[in-house]
Amino acid sequence: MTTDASTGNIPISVFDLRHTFESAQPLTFHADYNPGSNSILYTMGRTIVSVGQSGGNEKGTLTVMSKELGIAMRDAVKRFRLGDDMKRIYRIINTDRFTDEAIRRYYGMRLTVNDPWETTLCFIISQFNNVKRIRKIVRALKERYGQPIKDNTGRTIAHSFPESKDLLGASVKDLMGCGTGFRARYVKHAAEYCTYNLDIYKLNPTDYDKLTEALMEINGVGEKVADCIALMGYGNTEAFPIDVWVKRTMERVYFKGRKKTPKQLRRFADERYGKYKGYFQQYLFWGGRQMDEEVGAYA
DNA sequence: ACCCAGGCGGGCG
DNA sequence: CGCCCGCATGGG
Repeated sequence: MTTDASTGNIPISVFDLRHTFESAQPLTFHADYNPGSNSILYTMGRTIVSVGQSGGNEKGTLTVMSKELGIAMRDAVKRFRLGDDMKRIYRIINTDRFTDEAIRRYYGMRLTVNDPWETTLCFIISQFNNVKRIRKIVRALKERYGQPIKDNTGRTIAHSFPESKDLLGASVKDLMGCGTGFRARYVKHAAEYCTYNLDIYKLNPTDYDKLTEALMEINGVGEKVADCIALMGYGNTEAFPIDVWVKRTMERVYFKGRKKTPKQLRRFADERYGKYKGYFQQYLFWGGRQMDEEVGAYA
């Protein structure tokens, strides 16, 4: 962190920075986590922000450090959903042994609300891919197409997340050079479409149907990716992204291993959790993935 | 070698 | 609507 950054504190309750960071959300794909200080370093536009947790998960403190402290503080409140009453959300989604155990293990794990364009790009990259490689690709895109961020001595210490216009000059071949693979043409289209045709920042976060419909006009954004963007880019917890882990875990835990269609799984979640199903999904996804071999014990 | 990964677009019936 | 296929790449 540069020396002229200032620091602010925010009280937190039922919050775990490590679980939040590790649970494969957009921050995970480009930020750095320092386990020694339980803090993460990420870019917010061209500003570097450090957020650290101290004092425990039940009651603790979030320390924000940035040159643009006011903006970074407001951003952190939104990004980490500090207004959410987690005890109330837990009461709503904790309807069975599996979710109870996932909440116990990942107590304080929050959904995050990230920049809509960053979230779109991250989840286009995510399709038919794994977390480790998503992270690698996103970092390559930042380094090649993001703006260099310099410290006081003029040394480049980070790169901003590339805006859509920053990617306009990149050919499909260039993008494949960053490891995007067959998704390169999706990235190219998304960059063009979101620069010239769609102002992604003007979409209404609370209108789930219109929001996802608009997002799916982008090549490479289907139902699942649109749900991820709605949830983690716009904070719409009605969204219920169904990936291989959510599907697998739900079939095991709630349907005796029988195959179910996404439509059936979505209805199940909607009936039980309504507008909180996005939060249920995050515990289902991360719990199911981490607890893989043990999932059967909670069926 | 083989299988899988926070799926999607396109073609077909 | 549903089903099936190909798709780039790297790690287990």
